[in-house]
Amino acid sequence: MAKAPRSGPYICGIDAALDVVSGKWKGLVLWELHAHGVRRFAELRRALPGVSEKMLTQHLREMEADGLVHREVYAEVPPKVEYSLTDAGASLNEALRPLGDWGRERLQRQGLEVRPVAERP
Amino acid sequence: MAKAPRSGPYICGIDAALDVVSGKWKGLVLWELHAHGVRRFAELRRALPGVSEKMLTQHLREMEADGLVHREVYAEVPPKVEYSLTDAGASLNEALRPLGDWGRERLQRQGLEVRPVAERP
DNA sequence: CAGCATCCATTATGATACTG
DNA sequence: CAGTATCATAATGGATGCTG
Repeated sequence: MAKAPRSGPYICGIDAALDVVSGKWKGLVLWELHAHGVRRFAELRRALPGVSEKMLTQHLREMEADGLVHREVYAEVPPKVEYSLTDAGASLNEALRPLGDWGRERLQRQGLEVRPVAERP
Repeated sequence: MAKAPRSGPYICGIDAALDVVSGKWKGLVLWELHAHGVRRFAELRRALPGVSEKMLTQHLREMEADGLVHREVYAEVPPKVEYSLTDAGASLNEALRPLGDWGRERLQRQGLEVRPVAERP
C-alpha cells in the first residue's frame, strides 16, 4: 500500500522535509529528473540499478502527491509517461545539495564505496 | 533491536546522509544539542514531546555509533549522562539547515501546524 | 511500455512494566 | 535518573505474475 497520510503534526521543518524525501530512491529520482529535465518510466528504472517496478511506481506516486513531481501521460500506443520536477521538487533538490556534500565527504573519510554511476548527489 | 548495519553499498552522498538522519527524532536531537550544547537524557526527553524512552535511547545509541553524538557518563548517584554533538554532528546540522528552511516554508504554504516549541529547525 | 495485484520478509516505531 | 525488557503494530521493501 501507499504511504500513510502521517499521523501527528510536524515538529519542525526538517521533520516535514524528511517526510517527503525518506524513501530508498527519492533523492536519486530528484537528482535524475534535475539532471535530465524529463524522464520516462523505463529511463528512470535503468538509472536506478536495483529498484523494483513496484518501488519506483510507489515513490513516483508519492512524490506526485507531495507536489514534487509532474506526471504527463500521453494517450499513445504503446503507452508513454514522462516525469519531470515541479518548482517545489527543484527547490527541494537545491536544499538537499549541502546534505549530499556532507554525505559524500563522509563516505570518502570512511573509505566507503559509492556505486559509480556518473556524477551523483 | 538496533539499526541494521545497512545491506548494500551507498548510491550517493544523499543516500549516505539520509541513512544517519532517518529516524523520527534525529533531526530534533541534532537541533536540541546544537542549541544547548549539552543535554541530559531527561532534558532531551522533555524537549521531544511524544518520544518514548525506548526510541530516544535507541536513536541516541545509533547517533553515537554513527559518530554524531558524544555520550559522557558520570559515575554518580543518581546517574548522570550528558549528550553533546561531535564535530561531525555539528557539520551535519549545518548541512541540514537549507532542508529545514525548505520544510518550514512548505508548512507555511500549506497552512499546516507546527508544534510551537520555541525556534525549531 | 507502464503499470497493478498479491503475498511475504524485514524494519521502524510504540506502550508498558521493571531495574541498577 | 537513565535506562532495559517485552510485547505489539505499523511502515517499508522485495518477488512474482498479470494486464491495458
